[in-house]
Amino acid sequence: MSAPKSTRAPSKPKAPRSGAVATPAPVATAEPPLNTSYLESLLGYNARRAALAVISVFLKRMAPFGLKPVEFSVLTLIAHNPGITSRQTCSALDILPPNLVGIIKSLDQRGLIVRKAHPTDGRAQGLHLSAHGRRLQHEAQLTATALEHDAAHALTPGELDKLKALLRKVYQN
Amino acid sequence: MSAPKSTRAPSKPKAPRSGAVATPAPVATAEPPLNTSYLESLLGYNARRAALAVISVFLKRMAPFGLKPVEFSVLTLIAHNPGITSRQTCSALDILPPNLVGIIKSLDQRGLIVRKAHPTDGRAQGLHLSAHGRRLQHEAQLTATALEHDAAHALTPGELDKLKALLRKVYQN
DNA sequence: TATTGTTATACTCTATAACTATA
DNA sequence: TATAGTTATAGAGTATAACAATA
Repeated sequence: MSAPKSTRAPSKPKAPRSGAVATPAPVATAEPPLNTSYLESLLGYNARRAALAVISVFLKRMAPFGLKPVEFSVLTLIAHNPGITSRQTCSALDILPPNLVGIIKSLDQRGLIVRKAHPTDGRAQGLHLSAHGRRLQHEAQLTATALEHDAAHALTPGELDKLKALLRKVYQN
Repeated sequence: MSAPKSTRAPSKPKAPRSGAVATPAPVATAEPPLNTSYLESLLGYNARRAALAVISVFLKRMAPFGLKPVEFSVLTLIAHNPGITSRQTCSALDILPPNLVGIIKSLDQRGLIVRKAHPTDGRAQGLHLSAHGRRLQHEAQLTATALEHDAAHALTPGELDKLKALLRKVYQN
């Protein structure tokens, strides 16, 4: 689905008529309220809309670090698993190998990661963070953690935890 | 993120050694278990993975109808709101107008919808389902509803309802 | 002047096939 | 023969600018 993100429709509030102090019923000023109730009863629809909303916040807050969601995921996975291979990264994040190549190349060229020869497998290469990458990942992780409560401001901490647990049950196993 | 979907890695079970009846510890047969705990603590990561998992099931089950998620959403929105305009559809589903054009054109060419002149606005056109579109949408909606419990088989009905309510709180308002 | 529907277009994301070098 | 990393490329999804017709 498409999300206009930053460019939001202003949805003109349309000022109340002259003398009317309190307009009891908006009559039918602009739009007949669309019926979206069935779509909103579907898990897929809700999951997609929610994911896009959260990712939209993520993109804004992570822009200063120059990290998009997948780049942050890769960097964080390497941070927590030094020496991880590209294949393992692909499996863990559900990325196809050809699509990871460009991401790894970019992170390498930015000096955030270093590729070392794998100790036992000559075909593979272990991925590690550079000192710079370590600093950036640390800051980005703090931001990602803080961003949570921003993106889910309508939820209590307990609801947020419950939501994440339920989401994991959907895609794990 | 990318999801290999149908083409899953077999992740070789690697048969136990010859005479060993019960191997107590798998020693270190294949992979050192990756640490993904931090990523799994993030709402955005979980929402994205869950959404992709559900959409993957949706794609398979809806393939017989030739409907992708957005096409189903548009068709369903028109079914529940006869005479809706393209603009209203874009707003409701967060689709950009230029991207809806091709979807509407495709549904029209397949004979699923008809475009009628708008009663009051000469620029707009009301969208309606054809008889064929009505039948297809009805069957597709039944499938979409049934698919829910398939995609969320790890959840109880109560958990599924709770999950959808929490997701709506994330993206609405 | 603003809005609806549209074209053209660019950029990103996702997916498949095939190559190389190692195992 | 199979696997890790890679290249090339095709296809889908998403985004902006600009236009004609109408309000």
